[in-house]
Amino acid sequence: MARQPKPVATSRSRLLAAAAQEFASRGFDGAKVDRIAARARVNKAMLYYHFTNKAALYREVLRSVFGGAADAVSHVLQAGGTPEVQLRAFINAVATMAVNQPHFPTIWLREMAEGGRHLDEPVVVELRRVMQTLVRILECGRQAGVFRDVNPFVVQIGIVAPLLLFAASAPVRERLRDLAPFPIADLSRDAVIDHVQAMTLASLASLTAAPGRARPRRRDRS
Amino acid sequence: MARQPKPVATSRSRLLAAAAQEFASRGFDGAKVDRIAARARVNKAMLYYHFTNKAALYREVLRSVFGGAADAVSHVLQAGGTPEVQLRAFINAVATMAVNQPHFPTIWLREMAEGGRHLDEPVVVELRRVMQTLVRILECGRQAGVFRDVNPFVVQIGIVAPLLLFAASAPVRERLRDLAPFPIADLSRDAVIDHVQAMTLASLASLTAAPGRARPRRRDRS
DNA sequence: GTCTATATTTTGATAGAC
DNA sequence: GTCTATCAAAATATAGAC
Repeated sequence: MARQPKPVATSRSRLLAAAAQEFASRGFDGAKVDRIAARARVNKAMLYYHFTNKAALYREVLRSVFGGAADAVSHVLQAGGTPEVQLRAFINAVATMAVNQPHFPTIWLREMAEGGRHLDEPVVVELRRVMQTLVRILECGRQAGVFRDVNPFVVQIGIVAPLLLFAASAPVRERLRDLAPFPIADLSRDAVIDHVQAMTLASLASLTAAPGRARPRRRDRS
Repeated sequence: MARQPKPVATSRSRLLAAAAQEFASRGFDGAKVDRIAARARVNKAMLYYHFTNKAALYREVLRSVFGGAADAVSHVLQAGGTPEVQLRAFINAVATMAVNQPHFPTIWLREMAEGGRHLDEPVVVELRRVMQTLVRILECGRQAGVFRDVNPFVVQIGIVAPLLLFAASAPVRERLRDLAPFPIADLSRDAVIDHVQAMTLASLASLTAAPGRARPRRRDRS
């Protein structure tokens, strides 16, 4: 029980990776265990050797994906900086994760549409870690008088939703590429991040704060 | 072929309603034709009498749901008003539709996650109607010098994504009700609408526009 | 840990009478 | 238009040898 992060691609880890891919692109019901096993180059019986059943495998995937998300954003707090800088970094971390863990956006959207049917305790714990990070940033900014007092969940949904939907909509945007007189397929990730940062900070701007119009545009790369 | 909107609940219309409900809550693969027929109090063979197959039935549902969405927002343009007022009304229309057509949010999120696998030509037409409405509003505001020149798709995703995810997340928020020290389950729809309106308008505010800080808070009810 | 073969259930779809 | 009965094809899961 000592080393969990084994760098080698064991049959179990290959199954998890293949499952993440399959569940993300097809959903729980659309995913087929035969396809997962095949993609992992593992016999189907091995899947049932390592995991209780399809649902349990799916929950494992959820835990790993959301754990990664929570890790990514929690680093933001440790990096320090002004509340505004931290909020920009939070937004950037979510967006970066949507790239590093390409399964995250679709799985999250699907799980919402499912009413969280598969969310168990371990996954909820990870969700809280994400939310807690944002709460601390907002609280910090509010006490400093630079942020208004807004429901953190509303702020979070205003940040996460556009980033998730942007990432998940890539295939659709590609298909509709020629239907709009402006870029939708080749739309840069940075443009979306900038917009979300601008929207969020503007909506949080405290009227009592220094009216010096916090210099627009500034984003750290990760 | 004269009257299409028959007010009586024919077996066909009941099937469509039941299908919308089933597809919204379970997704295409999770939905079962037996359940749809049962919910519609119609024999399963009737389903195949009215519709070619499960996929065709689903596409019919998509067309009706997105057609309703396009209708809802297109009324905004006809109502007139300043670009700012129209943009608020657009946001309000999307939010209202998410309530009147409760299947819209989950179906849309699911279809995005699926990569638009089931989007056919008729549905794409409706999507364009929605987008076109926003484009006209933004164009109008830009020419008047009150809006900055921003990619309309980015603006649209900043509006629609939070509203969709808010509506679709109701069941999950209910389950996590006690996990946050602030309201997430009883979060009012108006609070979210206000936030989205504030975010969007703030991000569009032209630096050259009258710095009179357009009075915050004002929303028409529909 | 790994594989073959198979049991069991579910599910989309249709034939054909009324 | 409506219904009963049923088929054929997946798809989840397991038994049991190695």
